[in-house]
Amino acid sequence: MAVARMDEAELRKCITQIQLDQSLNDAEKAKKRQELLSGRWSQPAVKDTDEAATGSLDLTSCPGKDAADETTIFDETLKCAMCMDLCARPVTAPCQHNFCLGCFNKWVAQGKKTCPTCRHAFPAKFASNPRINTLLASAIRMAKLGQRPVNTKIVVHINDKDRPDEAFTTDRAVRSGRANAASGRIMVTVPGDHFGPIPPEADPRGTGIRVGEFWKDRLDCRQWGAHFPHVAGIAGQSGQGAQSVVLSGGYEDDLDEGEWFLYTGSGGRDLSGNKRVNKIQSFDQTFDKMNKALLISCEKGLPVRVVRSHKEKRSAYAPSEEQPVRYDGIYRIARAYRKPGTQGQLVCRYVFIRCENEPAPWSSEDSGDAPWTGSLPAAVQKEIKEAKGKVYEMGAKPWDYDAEKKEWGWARPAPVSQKQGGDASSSPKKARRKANEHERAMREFTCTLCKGILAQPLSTPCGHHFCKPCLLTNFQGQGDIEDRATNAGRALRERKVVKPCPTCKADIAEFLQHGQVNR
DNA sequence: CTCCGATTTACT
DNA sequence: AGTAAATCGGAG
Repeated sequence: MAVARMDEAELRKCITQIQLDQSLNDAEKAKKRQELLSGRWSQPAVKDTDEAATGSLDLTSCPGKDAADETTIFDETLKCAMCMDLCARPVTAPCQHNFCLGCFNKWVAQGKKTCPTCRHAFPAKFASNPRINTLLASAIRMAKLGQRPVNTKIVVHINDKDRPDEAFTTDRAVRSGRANAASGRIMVTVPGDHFGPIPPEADPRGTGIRVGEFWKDRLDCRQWGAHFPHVAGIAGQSGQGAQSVVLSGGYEDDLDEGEWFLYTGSGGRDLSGNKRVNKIQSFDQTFDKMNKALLISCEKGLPVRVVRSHKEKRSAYAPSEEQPVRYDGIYRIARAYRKPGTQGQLVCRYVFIRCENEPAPWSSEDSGDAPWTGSLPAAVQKEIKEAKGKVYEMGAKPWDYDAEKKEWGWARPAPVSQKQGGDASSSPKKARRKANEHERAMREFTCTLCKGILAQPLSTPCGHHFCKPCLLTNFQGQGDIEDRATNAGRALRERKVVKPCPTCKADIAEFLQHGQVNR
């Protein structure tokens, strides 16, 4: 079962918080708020009544909008003790004090190791790898929205009965209490090669996959269509492009700055002996397979869905363990190139830049991404100098920013799917089998020359089927023997005309002379 | 914590 | 048909 969406959970907490605030005294309020902001808040004791489960929440009528309540939520706990401003990309220290990620990193870089508020020492692990408190970021966003004097209406959907059943077909799945890998139903109706966001109309809940939605593992993520492969980090086809990637921290020199990151291609690693750990880069990566797919997405300026896993250990933008696999929105690939990796072999590198309408889970702003202006980040420029060979740049941009609407979207039509769409009512296996059967039947009974149903079917010795009239028309005007006597004025022996099968090019001249209609 | 077998899918 | 894939969970 999928974990409830982050924004739902957050909203419920915020709503509950605001409701509680009205019945609490100041000391209790402060305590509750601290719990909320530190991310240790236990499940609110709100009943899942139908109205609470699926309904709309009008924030204009929310108490958070009142001036008195604004002061309670915009108090110093939301402010960074280093810059005294509202936290941007907030991190929460184990001592429960909050800072901007940038301020905190500067503080640590200056060699300071204690909290400016309470003087407690920061644990080394936290100092070296702070992780953004997305709950607090969301609370700040919500507070800002509540402050806004417009009729912002947010639809809240919590409907557990819509969640998929888990499927168990192997002993292992039963033993572990987990669905087999990828055996769960695909809940969305998009095909595997769908580019761009998962829209509301493809989602049985009617919401679409929203930024901040999270799942307990890759299998659940797959069921909701954000990223289909259950192990692989890149979803794509070498002929079409890549639809999605997962950031999981598998590559040492990957760099994650939230709105942009550097991603490494796949392959070139020694996987012999079932080594899934201690993988070593043993040969150069090339722009083929999935790496080619990413390159196409770069060159075509296609949107790529990005999913972050909590296993991404070195990134402040990785989700917490409570949100193991999180959807972070749409990115495009600004550059693609190869450069020497940590072990010397060439690796394919991609510069991802966010282009999403919804605010990032780590953002304290309530808006999505502005179009990227100016130059690439310094770290990217530095790395591109080490690039070997061609540096590919983002080309045509079917997914682009509409300056009038002030939002990202399809400026030109999305690529057409080459696959059968997901089917919310049947298993992917069944759907595929059905698709394959259909495809095979179509091949059996369709003439590739006229694209229609076979009329007077002829089956060639090489096993291909055509309408008799189509095939005869195809070789019209060609005799069976080529008279080459006039060729260049020299006397040449006559030669049998080769008549290649339109499908496989095998010579079917002999067959055409004595062809029979296939009943 | 590390190691490792089981597992399933989709690409080629 | 072969096999790579940025996983998962159990064992030590």
